[in-house]
Amino acid sequence: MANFEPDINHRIWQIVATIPQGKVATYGSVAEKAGMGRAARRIGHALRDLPLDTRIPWHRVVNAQGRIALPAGSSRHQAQRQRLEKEGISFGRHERIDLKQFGW
DNA sequence: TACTTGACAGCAT
DNA sequence: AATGCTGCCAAGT
Repeated sequence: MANFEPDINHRIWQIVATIPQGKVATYGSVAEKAGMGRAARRIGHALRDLPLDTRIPWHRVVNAQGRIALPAGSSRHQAQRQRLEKEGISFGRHERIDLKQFGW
């Protein structure tokens, strides 16, 4: 059968929704938990497809280097950073989050 | 239809 | 530490 993405997106969103407040997960770990192996790239697409008013905590997903993947300066980037800091997550040198401390 | 790009990651050099 | 290559998958050109 043909893989319909809406199902995949749902699976991904469900995983993202389980990330505890004050913690962050990486694209790779979300992909793995979703049973998608190394398809980290697919995660980005799923998050991109989220509606603006979603309650899914998409901001808790960062790249493997602990940095926000969105283009610096974009409104989404700023929104993500603001929400993370509001949850107690701090950014260190070079806008990086310490995954040893805040990683899920 | 083929090639490129993109909210990425892991390994080799 | 920095680059390059490969895996993965959808969407744009």
